[in-house]
Amino acid sequence: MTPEILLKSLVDETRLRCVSLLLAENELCVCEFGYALGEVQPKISRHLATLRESHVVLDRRAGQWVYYRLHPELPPWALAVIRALGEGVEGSPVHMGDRERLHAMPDRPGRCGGNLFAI
Amino acid sequence: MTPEILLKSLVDETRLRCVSLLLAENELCVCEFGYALGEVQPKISRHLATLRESHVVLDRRAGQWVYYRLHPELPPWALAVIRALGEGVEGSPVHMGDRERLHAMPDRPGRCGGNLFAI
DNA sequence: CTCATATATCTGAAATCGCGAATATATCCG
DNA sequence: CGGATATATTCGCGATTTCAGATATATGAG
Repeated sequence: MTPEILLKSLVDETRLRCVSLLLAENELCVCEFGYALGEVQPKISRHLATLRESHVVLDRRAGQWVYYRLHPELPPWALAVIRALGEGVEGSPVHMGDRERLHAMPDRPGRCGGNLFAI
Repeated sequence: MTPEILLKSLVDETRLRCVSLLLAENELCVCEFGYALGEVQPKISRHLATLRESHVVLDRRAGQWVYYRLHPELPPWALAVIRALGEGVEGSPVHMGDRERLHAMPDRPGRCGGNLFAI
């Protein structure tokens, strides 16, 4: 992970919206991103792939769903960048709308398998 | 200033190198950036203009020289992003080389006029 | 005014990026 | 197996961005 790679990953608005959601939501599956952002699935999937390839996020398959979260091994400076950007989007209509739509989403998939001890 | 604007400003390597230098150097003129980065003057000037237009840096003319510094009214989250990126570039050969070349630059222009009380 | 230095801007060409649409893969269920 | 749901990938195009090189502007010295 380098600043150049991190910046390239975050400069796209769709990807920044995804990462911004992950600051509050621990982990989300592709369909949740799609519902929250109001974007079609291939578009979300493509951008999440970019974030995955640059190690900004980590993915985990659980049945038919794939969950994404911030990569647990992000260097401290990279996490600091992401958190500061999270402060920067506070109050932004686009990002606030994403949060609201996510929480209003019906039938959000469960997280079985997320915490193995919870079974 | 929004995260989108800040990210667009910093995603270019030349601009990140300039901002990285400004974290340690308070203010620098165009020819100092050019010498440190080993780039031609029009390229430096163009990228500094981008940073100026997005209010990441502030410029000040002093005689024939124009000095650039981090904008003193950057929002705290934006400064936090920039500082965290500064940590991220620590040890990077490119950025370390920029610093060394800057400090080895002969005949660096003075800073008369920088602090009006110093006259 | 004229020259030298420092900086800014303009102009096409090349490279990069994100998009929509179509399609492919994976998993679950019956 | 076959169908339904969820996710991933491919492809060609249009938009954006950056670059090198040429040129324009600004300031100071003489």
